[in-house]
Amino acid sequence: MRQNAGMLELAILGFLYEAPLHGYELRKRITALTGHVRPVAESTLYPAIKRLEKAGLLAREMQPGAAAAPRHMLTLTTEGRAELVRRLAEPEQVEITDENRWFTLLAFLRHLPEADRQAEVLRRRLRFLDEPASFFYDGERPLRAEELDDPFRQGILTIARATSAAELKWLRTTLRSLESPGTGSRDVTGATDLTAEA
Amino acid sequence: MRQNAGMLELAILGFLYEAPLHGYELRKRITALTGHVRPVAESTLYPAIKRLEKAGLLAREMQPGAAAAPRHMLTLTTEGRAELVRRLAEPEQVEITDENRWFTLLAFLRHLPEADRQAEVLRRRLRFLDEPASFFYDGERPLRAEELDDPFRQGILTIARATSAAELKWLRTTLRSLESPGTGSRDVTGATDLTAEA
DNA sequence: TGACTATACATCGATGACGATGTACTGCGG
DNA sequence: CCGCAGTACATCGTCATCGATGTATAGTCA
Repeated sequence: MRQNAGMLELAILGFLYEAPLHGYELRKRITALTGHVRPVAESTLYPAIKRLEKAGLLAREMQPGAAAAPRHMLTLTTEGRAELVRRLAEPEQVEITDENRWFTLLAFLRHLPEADRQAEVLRRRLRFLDEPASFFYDGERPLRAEELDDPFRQGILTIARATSAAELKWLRTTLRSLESPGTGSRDVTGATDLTAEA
Repeated sequence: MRQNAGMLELAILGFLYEAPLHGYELRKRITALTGHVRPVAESTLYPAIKRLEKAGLLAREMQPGAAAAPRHMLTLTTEGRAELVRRLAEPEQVEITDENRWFTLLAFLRHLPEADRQAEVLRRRLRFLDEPASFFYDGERPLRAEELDDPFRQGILTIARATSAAELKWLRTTLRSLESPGTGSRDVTGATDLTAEA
């Protein structure tokens, strides 16, 4: 799996897991999810759909155009559904470390059955955040914001520290609630919500 | 400029602006800067160096191997130095919105001469963060963390909100100090620090 | 009617990033 | 002396992404 190969495909699989959609609607949802940070070109989406279809992960059904041109309704196959679960349960390391990827994964983690498997993924992120890492070093030693005289580099460390603190807090409380049975999150969405249209 | 084309090249230009380096050392510095989030493959770095050389932005000077194999000392040309400044002053929109890109830009923003040009870049980020944007919507309306019942999606919004708050605070104080003359940051590094070797 | 916008999908060429693999030299431990 | 790790650079084929461009339909406003 190429480093970049995952993010878009994961989003496609994730959204289609919730409901069958056509490409244009899919694009709008992906744009809403991550578009403000990184827009997705149409010329990236349609080939990606084709790729997933070729791999047998989704099926296409022609429909006469309700609003305009004819649509291809996209539905996940059984293998597609299994593939999403697999990608959620065993993410690449870069999907743990890169915040963009990690957020995309989080957006669909509810579709991973069983609270302990969800918790295991959160624990991987927790382990990553617990490692002492900086953007700037004095030899081996990570530098703290206070030790820099560059205000912009100070900013990087200040912001990263605040993000990390907020995320660690959220991770710990969420892990606690996942570990106490009964209150854990179940997937109440997938295949139930068929209100694809606006 | 392709969406991905900037990040690595900016880092190369940025580090070489500070001191001439050879590829291997460059790689170690880039890995220290962003490697914990997104590792850089050697097979990506060397072609990138070649690209920049071909574009006349850097020059290569052969040196007998100090530690091992012979090195290519890399130095920014005058055009290379100008190009870094240009990329810092007029970043693509995705370099403002994508945190990875933004951090890379911030790491070298000190090399942009004149405090008001630095401030103008920070203001672009400020404007982006001030726009009400979410990852999840009810039609047009951005949803708040409290409105979601998915704990993972709640996490995304919680973390993003904390990051945004910390960054806004830092942006505002830094902008204030850039606007009050005398206390503004000058570039005290570029071309002065020639201690490239460990 | 004609211009324009939104919907909906598609292809093409260019290119940057990737993993795999190769080369070659130095220094160290066993 | 041999193997291994670290240093240092390079190429190759694959592939995901991109911008540009094209096609077609439906609805809106002048």
